[in-house]
Amino acid sequence: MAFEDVYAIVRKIPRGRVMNYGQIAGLIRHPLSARAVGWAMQQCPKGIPWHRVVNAEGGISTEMLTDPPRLQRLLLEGEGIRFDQSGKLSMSRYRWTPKKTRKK
DNA sequence: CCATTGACGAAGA
DNA sequence: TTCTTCGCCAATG
Repeated sequence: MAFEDVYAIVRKIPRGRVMNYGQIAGLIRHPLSARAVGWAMQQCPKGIPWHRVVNAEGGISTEMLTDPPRLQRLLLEGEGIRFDQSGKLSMSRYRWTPKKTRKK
């Protein structure tokens, strides 16, 4: 699996919307490698809206891992996304699905 | 080459 | 509903 495919998808996520790791994995034909997608994001190059990728429960996985802690959440809130008391967002409401430009 | 770990997730207890 | 276990992919020790 090529990380490039992961980045290509993440780049298409519109502002104010999010996607989870497993969903991305499925789009690139690797439905069982959500963890690998996570690794790809860790290597994520500049210019990619990495903050729009959250886990399946709508929670932030990089909570204490980013430079300023909770950076991802701040960025998302900056795009109009709201979090509940448990620090999660509503996936049913913000999850986005790209148009499948099936190329191959 | 084998064991562990990790920005994950579904299933079982 | 909360916690634990297992599977899967890539990277590291």
